[in-house]
Amino acid sequence: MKIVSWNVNSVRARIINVLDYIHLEKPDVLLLQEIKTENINFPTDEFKKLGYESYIFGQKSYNGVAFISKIKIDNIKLDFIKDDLKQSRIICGDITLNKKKIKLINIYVPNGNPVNTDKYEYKIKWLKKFLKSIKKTILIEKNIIIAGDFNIIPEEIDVHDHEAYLNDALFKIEIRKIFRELLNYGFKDIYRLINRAKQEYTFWDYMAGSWQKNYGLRIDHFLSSDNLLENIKSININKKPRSKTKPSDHTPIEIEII
DNA sequence: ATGGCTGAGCTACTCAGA
Repeated sequence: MKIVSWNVNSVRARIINVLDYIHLEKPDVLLLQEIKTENINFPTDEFKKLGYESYIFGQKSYNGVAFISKIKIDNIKLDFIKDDLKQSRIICGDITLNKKKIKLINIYVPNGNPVNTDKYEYKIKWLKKFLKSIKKTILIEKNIIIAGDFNIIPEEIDVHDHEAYLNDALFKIEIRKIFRELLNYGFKDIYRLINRAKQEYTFWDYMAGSWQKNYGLRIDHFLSSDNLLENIKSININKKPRSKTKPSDHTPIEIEII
């Protein structure tokens, strides 16, 4: 089974690229972030035509997350944390694979820039609430996948110029510590587990030819709870959608799970 | 050192992204 996470930067502006991607890669479950639309305007019918059901947590203009899936997703939850700003940033649901229940947690973490503002404080608070809620969840759920746009660069290798990002909300020590704490609860960063020294990115800024120069960041992640690791067959950052016309600034990450 | 792109809402321009 193929599960994919993709920050599409507006599902409506990206609809052609997303449909093309689905035709080509045939994901079983697609986790979308930054859909930038209310539920009512989500292109549910276009995905339905391809055999996908939509599970949407949208809002007007900004943010928004969704699952589109060929298989049934049960127990959809939108209140994994109480968001201080009431932004739509987490959708959870359960899938079943070989009689095993797997909880999927699809997240879009606040960006947090500029630092020394309420935006950064919001990110910190948001992440601390998230960790608290994960800590509760692991007591009752064995198989958990957390995926999405974390807006966190885990290590120096995950950014083209790490010195330039030292005081950035994506790379500050305080933020990276929270990511490590999350891993310490019993999760692995699947990409880094499988690719120990590989330098690849999931995001390239639209500006200043970042894509052409490969000035990127690895900020989209798949975390697996430790006892699910034996089921993870592979992970791939698929750069093709980033090279198309009218691309998202993020590209999909794909896992194969058996 | 920033915001050179991009999108939403809207129709002139601001806000947000990373």
